[in-house]
Amino acid sequence: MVTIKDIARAAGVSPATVSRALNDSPLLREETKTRIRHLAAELGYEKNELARGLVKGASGAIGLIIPDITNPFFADIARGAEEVARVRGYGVLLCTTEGDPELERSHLHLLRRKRVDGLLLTSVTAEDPYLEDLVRANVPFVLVSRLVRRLDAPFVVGDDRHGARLAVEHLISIGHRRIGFIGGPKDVQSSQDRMEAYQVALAEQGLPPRRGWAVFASFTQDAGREWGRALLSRKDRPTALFAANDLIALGVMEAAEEVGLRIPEDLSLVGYDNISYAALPRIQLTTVAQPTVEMGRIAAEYLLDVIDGSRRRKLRKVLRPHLVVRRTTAPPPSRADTRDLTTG
Amino acid sequence: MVTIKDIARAAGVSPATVSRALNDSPLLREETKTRIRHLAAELGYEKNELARGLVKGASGAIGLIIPDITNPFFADIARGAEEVARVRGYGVLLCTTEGDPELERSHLHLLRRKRVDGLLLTSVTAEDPYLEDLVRANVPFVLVSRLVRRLDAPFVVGDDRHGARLAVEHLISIGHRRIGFIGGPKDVQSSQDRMEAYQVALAEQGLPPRRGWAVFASFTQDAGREWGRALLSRKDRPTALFAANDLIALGVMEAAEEVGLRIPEDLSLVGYDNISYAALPRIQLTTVAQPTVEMGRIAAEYLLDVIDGSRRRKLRKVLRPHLVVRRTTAPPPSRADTRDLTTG
DNA sequence: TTGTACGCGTTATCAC
DNA sequence: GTGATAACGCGTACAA
Repeated sequence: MVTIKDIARAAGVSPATVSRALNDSPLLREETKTRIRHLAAELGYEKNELARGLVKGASGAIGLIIPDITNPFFADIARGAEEVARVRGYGVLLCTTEGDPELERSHLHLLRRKRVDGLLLTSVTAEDPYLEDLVRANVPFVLVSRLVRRLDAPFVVGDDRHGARLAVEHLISIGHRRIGFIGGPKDVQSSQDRMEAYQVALAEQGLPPRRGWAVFASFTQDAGREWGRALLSRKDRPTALFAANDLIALGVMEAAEEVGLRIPEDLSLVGYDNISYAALPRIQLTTVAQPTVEMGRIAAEYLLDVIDGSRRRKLRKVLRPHLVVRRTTAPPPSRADTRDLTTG
Repeated sequence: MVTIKDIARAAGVSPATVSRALNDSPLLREETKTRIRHLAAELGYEKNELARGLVKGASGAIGLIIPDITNPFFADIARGAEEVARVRGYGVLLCTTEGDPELERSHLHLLRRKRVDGLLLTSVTAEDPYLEDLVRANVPFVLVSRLVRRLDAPFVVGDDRHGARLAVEHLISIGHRRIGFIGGPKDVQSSQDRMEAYQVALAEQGLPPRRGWAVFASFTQDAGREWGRALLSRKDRPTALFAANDLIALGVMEAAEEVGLRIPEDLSLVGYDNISYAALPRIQLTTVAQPTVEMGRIAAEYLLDVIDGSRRRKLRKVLRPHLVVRRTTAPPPSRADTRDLTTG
């Protein structure tokens, strides 16, 4: 590999001058700058960011921690983040945790050893124990899509209460009165918020909560299938289900098919997130859309601002979701139909 | 940040000794090694990989270049790659090109500046001009899922001819005689192979190629929809379509719905790759399964072996795909049905 | 078995 | 304007 010393020798100047030329120092005269740059290009010089990082105390890379890149929700975030990192000349180190705190911990160490300049965190559950270490170590980071109440950390999230309300009100507006909810994990903030907003929205319309129609579960298709089966097998089953994310909704689709319920004729279904799955032909899931890619972008943009020292005010971004009505919601079956089905 | 000097001072030894202890040098006595290590842990020491990389000429990271992390096919590869990189202590720098050669080029430069130890390349079309630069620069790399004939580079691919044959033979075995094909880009090797194998498989069964039933397009849902519409609107439309990947197949699903054809009653459909979309409820696409995650794993494993200097023979892995029969294939409609539909 | 001294490629601080 | 020189944190010949 060619170094600035090689260029210096070839140009008949000192390494310092080469460095200045390459960094566009105002101290040099234009003429020498361009001359040296041409020479560098000719020799195929590539700056060594390891060396640069060593002296400047910055690596020019950020870490992105997610549970699973295969989950389209996180892939969207990754995409937004990578996009802005790229245009700002930063690298992004991909770290997947599989939801395992131990893996998260080891990734965090790897990233510190690599001296990443900042972190984008998504897989953070409420009790995540490593966050205080990060603030102690003074590593800039942003929480993406998951909020941690006990900490005063910068974040980008969606307005979960508003989103859940949109879902429930949509169902009510087309005539549903018997609306169930399958939630995410109990210890995740967004999960709690969606549950609460669901209950509030029902209450506002004078619809009493029905015992067993709303459950905490987990953000997976499996959970959706299992709980969907349970809820839909009840004698007094709901005519509509609001799923706390799209994966759960897909599980409910499976359950509905197993139980012999048609969507949307017999059962209306609303998801959350509007991941790529939701728009697929035949799925066509009505869902609450979060600007997921945008969340990744905003988080990365802020993080890099902080790193570059240009930003001061702490990021507290709450993005408004909106409802995307597709083909999994329709008015509930008439009473006759309902009787038919509940006895069947 | 605490350095080995700090530890040396605290331990009353020289920095060199600390370095040796941390790298488990056989020169040191166990006792001092463990003592120093404990001390390092206490002080919260984290090795500076920038400095280490500078002296060793290796960064401890590899680059992963893909067109789009949002595409489940590439997300699968990324997952496999990240998984093995993680256990072997390497970082992976995520680079997405959006299929733009210019972006690919700039990423390649960034990665060289970061002195990555190796590269995983997926978005490489046949004319990719940067590959020779890489071999010239002596950067280890592996081609994943895309083959470049003119170059003698290590690769992991699926056996596309075999896969395509599986698809076509399945369709023939359940009674289809009128089988169309919508391919990927003409300049991609796997695309060409699938097309050829499709034609060979037909010919072997004595089924003559029909003019206009087989087309090169691109690996996107849009392409599937457009070409699907075109092929399915013909008077002499096929009773089955083989799509060169699952995204195309999804587009065909849309087209079929537009045209009023039911799948699989009126039209059988086979995809390729078995991405996560294919297994979704209501999609349930019959498809040729590639071990995509495994491809990422194998590629990374080999790359890191090369980097560590433990591997010599060039990787030329061709993985066997298998057919996953789901619900988009069925025997063709009877002749009466066919007449009905073509006049409708 | 351990310490000394140097170099990895760059930037920054002095001089000139 | 430009050139020495000294860091940055670590690994490693060489010496002890």
